[in-house]
Amino acid sequence: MNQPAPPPRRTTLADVARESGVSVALASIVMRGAEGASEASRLKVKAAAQALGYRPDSRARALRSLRSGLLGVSLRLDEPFHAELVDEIYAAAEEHGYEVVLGAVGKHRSEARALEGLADSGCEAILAIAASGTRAELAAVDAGLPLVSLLREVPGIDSVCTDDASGMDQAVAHLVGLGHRRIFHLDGGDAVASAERRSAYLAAMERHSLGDLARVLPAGADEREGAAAAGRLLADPRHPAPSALVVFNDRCALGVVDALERAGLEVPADISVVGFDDSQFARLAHIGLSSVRQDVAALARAAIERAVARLAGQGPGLQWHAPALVVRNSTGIAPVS
Amino acid sequence: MNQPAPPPRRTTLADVARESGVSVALASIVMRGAEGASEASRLKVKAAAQALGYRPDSRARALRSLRSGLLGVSLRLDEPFHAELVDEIYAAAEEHGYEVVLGAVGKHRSEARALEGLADSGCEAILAIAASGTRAELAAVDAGLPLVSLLREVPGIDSVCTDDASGMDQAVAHLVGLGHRRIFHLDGGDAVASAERRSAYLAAMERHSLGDLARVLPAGADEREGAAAAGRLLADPRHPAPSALVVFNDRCALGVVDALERAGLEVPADISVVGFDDSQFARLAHIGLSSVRQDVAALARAAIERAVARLAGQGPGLQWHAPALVVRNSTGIAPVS
DNA sequence: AGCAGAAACTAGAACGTTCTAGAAGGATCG
DNA sequence: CGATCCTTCTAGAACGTTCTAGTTTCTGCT
Repeated sequence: MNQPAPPPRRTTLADVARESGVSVALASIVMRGAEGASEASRLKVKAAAQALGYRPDSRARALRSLRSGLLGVSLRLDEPFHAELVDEIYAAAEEHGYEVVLGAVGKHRSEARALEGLADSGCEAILAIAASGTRAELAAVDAGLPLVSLLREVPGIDSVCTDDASGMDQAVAHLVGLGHRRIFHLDGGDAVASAERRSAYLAAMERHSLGDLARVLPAGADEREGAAAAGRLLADPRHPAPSALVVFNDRCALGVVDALERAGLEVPADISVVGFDDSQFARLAHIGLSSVRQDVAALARAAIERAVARLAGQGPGLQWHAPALVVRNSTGIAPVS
Repeated sequence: MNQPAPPPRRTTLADVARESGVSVALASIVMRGAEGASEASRLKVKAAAQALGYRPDSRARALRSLRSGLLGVSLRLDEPFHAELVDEIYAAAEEHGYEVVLGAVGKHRSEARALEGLADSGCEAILAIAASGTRAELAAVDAGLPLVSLLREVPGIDSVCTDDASGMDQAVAHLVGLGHRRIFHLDGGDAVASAERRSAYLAAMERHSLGDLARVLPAGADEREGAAAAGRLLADPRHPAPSALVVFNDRCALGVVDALERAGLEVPADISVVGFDDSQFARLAHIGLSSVRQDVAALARAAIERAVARLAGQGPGLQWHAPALVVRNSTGIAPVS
């Protein structure tokens, strides 16, 4: 077999030190911008580093210093909305001087493995986006190093979430304001946050004295499940047709809108649809979907701040972020019936 | 300010060794499953590790051994198709005994930074998905450690791509077989692979003696740009309406289909549409989009194999993977004109 | 000139692991 | 019974960095 060629040993701090005629310790001081070096040596060392193409070895650095400066983030690869969040997390982490390490969850990689991997790679804390693990599993991770749950409230664990109750309330209020009364909810099945949104919807309907008209229909988290649910809805003779739908998330809502239009209904003339997330993704989608916007940047920032606070010795907390309804073209006044 | 609490030092190999009454070296042997330990000590050490909740520190491990066992992967967060590829890469990497480190590119993080980050974290090689950097930039990275470019052919750099020419040819052939002649291409603008697909389209049209009917219209890589391009197409009186469109990718095609249907055209009765990628994402989307499928698993596997080969001293190469047209409901026989 | 105090610098240990080289303890064999 | 060979085990160096505890050099002041 082919013997792996010995890699051309990367240049080390010792090389830089030798080249610039100073000690390794001083070179280290210069490279990490600590104080205690004269301007003259700073220049010398930096020049040498530049010349040799020196790049500090982050593993060695992390190994020695207690702080690794690493923040782990677990996310589902197949959720575009998570990706948006991660992008903001990068920005927020940088401001706090942290590097981000990603742990992907997908068909071929379980959440448990992802979290394990993050812990092993020396992260100081972990942000878990829409973690699906049980409370006990997450608590076990949290025992090892601070865990912040994003988009899902987990009792006993630091959580940063959107206030689904407020979001649902805004959606329902908006529709009621347009004259709708028969407002149904298509839920997210067993997706994270589905239960919360479901009960938030019921509470909102109750609050508008429409409790007896409330209906929850099972749907899911993606386009196909949305389209399927819309199909079932139209075919089902048991209940009178709704004039508006509040859907678990944007992807599902997109499927719903599409299925409705295919069936010959006009959105919003015949039926209004509200999504949830206001994902970039849904904004792109031609259809101007009215949606409950989660403040991605604020969520990201808050999550990082919670992690930093935990690292500073603070206990876990729970944070709600207010969403804001964004009205576009998928909602309109209720048809006269 | 709040002083960071001293983290509760994680248990180390030395702890395990002490607990089980053996040397650190032996404990190491057991933990990494190397040979040279008796069954008895294996049991002892494993038990102790279990009891103490020991988890090896991957940084220390990587620092010492020449092989880090790490493979870096850069990807765009806002491209769901990249996510699919990454998931397969996880699977393939595992088979080869490698761990995957992700380097995300997004609004707040440039590709250069992502690649730098991967190199610094000690990856042995890097897979860059749809790298946007110039040839020189990528060559510079490749000088440091093996780089494999996925989805984009970069001269002089190891590349694993889909054979766009074949894909386009299948798409055009399929449409021609259905009686279409006026087949236009909506391109990807400045997206990676856009130029390749554009010329592949032109070549395919030529091959079917339809060169003089070929038209390339500027579009883009996402839904909105697709919808916009479709709008422009319908409004433009300069050329006779096409009976079929071959679109840069699925996302764009979805926007196109939607805009066409909104404009009152029926797909495929009035006009056929073919996408490219056959992304999971597009498959979900209710609309059954006919699309040129890139073999994600094969691409992932091949990329990993190239990386491993490079690590074993082999020179860079170029690999084409044959795509396969998947016919669904967005293509049909040409309308009589 | 002498001295204190700061500023600049350095030797060497440490981080947690793997790896090399070799030591101890049996077996096997002539 | 001594030599030879496994097998099992261990001490200690090494990886590239940071950190601690000095040591040297500079500066200003009497």
